[in-house]
Amino acid sequence: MSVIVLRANKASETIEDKPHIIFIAGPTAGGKSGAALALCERLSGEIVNADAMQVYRDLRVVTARPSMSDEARAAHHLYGVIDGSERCSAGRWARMAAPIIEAIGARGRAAIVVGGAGLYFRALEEGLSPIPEIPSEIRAMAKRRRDALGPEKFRDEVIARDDAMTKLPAGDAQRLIRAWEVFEATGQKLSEFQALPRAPMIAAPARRVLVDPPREALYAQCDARAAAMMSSGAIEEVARLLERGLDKDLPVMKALGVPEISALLSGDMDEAACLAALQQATRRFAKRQLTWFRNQAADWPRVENPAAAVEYFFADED
RNA sequence: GCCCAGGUAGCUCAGUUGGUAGAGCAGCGGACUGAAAAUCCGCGUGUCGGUGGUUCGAUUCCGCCCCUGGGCA
Repeated sequence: MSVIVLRANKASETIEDKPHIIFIAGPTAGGKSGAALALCERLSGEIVNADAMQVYRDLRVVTARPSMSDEARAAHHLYGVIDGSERCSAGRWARMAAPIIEAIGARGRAAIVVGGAGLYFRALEEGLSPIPEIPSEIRAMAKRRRDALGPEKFRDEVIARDDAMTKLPAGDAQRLIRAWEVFEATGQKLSEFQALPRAPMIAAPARRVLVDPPREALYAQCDARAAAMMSSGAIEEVARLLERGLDKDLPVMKALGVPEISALLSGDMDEAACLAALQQATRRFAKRQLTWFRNQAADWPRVENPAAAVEYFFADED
């Protein structure tokens, strides 16, 4: 009978017989969650969400959050923990995730961090620049300022405060607003903060694997998932969210499916058009993720499917 | 079978009075430090249905063939 040994661990078998921190990343609809659950059961681990939208309480169907029964099979962290009226961010997420990962390790279990937000994994591994919390009123000011000046003049104003921002095109409202608000709130340039050293937020390096399916198969899965959502409560879920009358700028309002189903509910789209729009939005998102992982996570080991992601961490010793 | 109208990018189409072609949508590539399911930047990807002919040169003009739609029988 063969003994199961962690392949990636062979060099340090005497110190530990299993990894404490595992990262599973990959594009949407690629089967990450299932892989995480399977791995979790084999390693006796706990799952930590690294998805930007699954953190919001209001969205379960539309974000393809693990089902109640999946959640019952293993400990799940950071799913549905933030109210839709609030904003999460890479920093806020990482500050929540880091202590959870540490506590899981302290219990002698494996923390399996799974999600599609490459930036979140990076925040954990490399840390973020030490920038103070910016009050939301300042961001609102930045937004108003941009509306008043127009994109070009607003960009000029940002560059006058931080000349490193010439790299940003006038259309990139989000990053220009970020630079403006940081200067406004702190009197210091964003680029100066970004030049400061960063510290990893996790103590030990993670074992990483990227689920990277062939594009055609991934797109088919995106289409299938979107269709399944529409017939399993997505419309009702979005209707409930809309009833809250939340600010359109909130992240939760930008989740895939929210704009499309809103258009359906308001009569601007019929059901077929809504589904087609959701499928297309999902495919485009997956494509952006593929680009990110291809270029920003080039050194991550890749596997083509969820099953291989699980097997990646094991090897039979003859 | 005959008569029309069409066959040009993945789709819907424009165009070239003969000098190997361009829009929209779709798609593809790229950037990425607290909104990342976000935000932004870039790129036509093509046997112009096939085959002969005329021509220095044919996607364009002519012949024949094939395919699609409509009409007449």
